[in-house]
Amino acid sequence: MLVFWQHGYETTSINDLTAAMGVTTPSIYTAFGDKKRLFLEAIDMYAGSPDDLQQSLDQAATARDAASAMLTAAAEAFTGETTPRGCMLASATASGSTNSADVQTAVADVRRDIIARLTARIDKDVTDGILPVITSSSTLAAMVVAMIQGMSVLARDGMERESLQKIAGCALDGWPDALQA
Amino acid sequence: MLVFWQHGYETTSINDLTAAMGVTTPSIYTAFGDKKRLFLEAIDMYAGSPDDLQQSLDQAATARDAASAMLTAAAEAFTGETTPRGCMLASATASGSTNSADVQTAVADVRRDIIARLTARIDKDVTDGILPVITSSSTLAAMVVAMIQGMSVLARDGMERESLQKIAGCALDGWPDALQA
DNA sequence: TACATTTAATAGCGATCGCTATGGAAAATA
DNA sequence: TATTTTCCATAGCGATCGCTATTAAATGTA
Repeated sequence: MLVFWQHGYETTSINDLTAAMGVTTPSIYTAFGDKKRLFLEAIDMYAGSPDDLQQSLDQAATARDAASAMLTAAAEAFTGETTPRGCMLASATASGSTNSADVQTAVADVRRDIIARLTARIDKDVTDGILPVITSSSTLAAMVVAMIQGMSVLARDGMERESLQKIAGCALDGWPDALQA
Repeated sequence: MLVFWQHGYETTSINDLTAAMGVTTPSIYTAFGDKKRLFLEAIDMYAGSPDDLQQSLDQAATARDAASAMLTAAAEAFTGETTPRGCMLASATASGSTNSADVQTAVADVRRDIIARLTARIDKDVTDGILPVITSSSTLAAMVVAMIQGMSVLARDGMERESLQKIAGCALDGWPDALQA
């Protein structure tokens, strides 16, 4: 997972993987089938269970809190000292040949799922009267995810964690004000 | 440029390039030297002259107008019908092997230049009393560029132009209010 | 027309890609 | 201990990578 995270899907060779995993080439193929399935398993491990995301969304006091937590966690994860820079979802399949079109859409599906769940969480706050009804939940959710993916790029460029945190906070300044109870 | 834009730097082969350009392999090497220099020329063509960016920044009435124009132009450029989806800077070198580290930093330098110029433009508005002195110009500028790079990811995922425009507008909602004259 | 010079295309260089067939050592059964 | 079965590493498959040497065609000079 770390090697794919660092160097991307197509630009990681089987040789890179065997060296990092300390196993031989046939072992990988008997265990995972092929490179594509190994990558998809790595993506699953990286993204974590959708249920976990759903749980943290549900447990947040407000949708804004949930979005803030996602942005903060991203800034921290993208600058970890024991992991590659940036977001694996953002960089591993950002580009590629036509052979990897299905892998790219698999990663895109993960993003779409995150946007959909965050959109639903925002809708809940609108229904509960916490956010104004004119709020475009899907726009807000997509903005947050776009922000996270963009932060990945700057993290890869070397931007430090504190700067990313400020950017994340800045992006949330446009969040609609909560209505009075 | 279009092929690199579509498929990325390392994941574009010389064969892809000759097919798209309608020339033979040796022609490319006599004209450009090697694949790396061809890519860097394509990046220059894509990014345009820094002077042009500087000029549009200077001509904008306010830094906010300049940022808004950049975001709007990005949403449009990333969904062009005659060009690949997304931003070439964001996707072409988002990941790669260690051989292409210098190419990745070259692209990163382009981004840093854009952030620096936008930061300076915001500082000008602060100096002119249009924006409050507590404004973190570098944070605002980095937020805008991160937003643009993140929009590239969503554009690649298939998001339509109107949605991207809404996201861009949403990101600007957090921009500090102009002071009264 | 005969020759020299430049231009560009065919063919192929070594290296590496993802992937797999084959052979030999360790573990389990008899 | 003898035999069978399981396991895994070495070696190499065809294809493609970035790149270039060599050869044929086109152009300019005499």
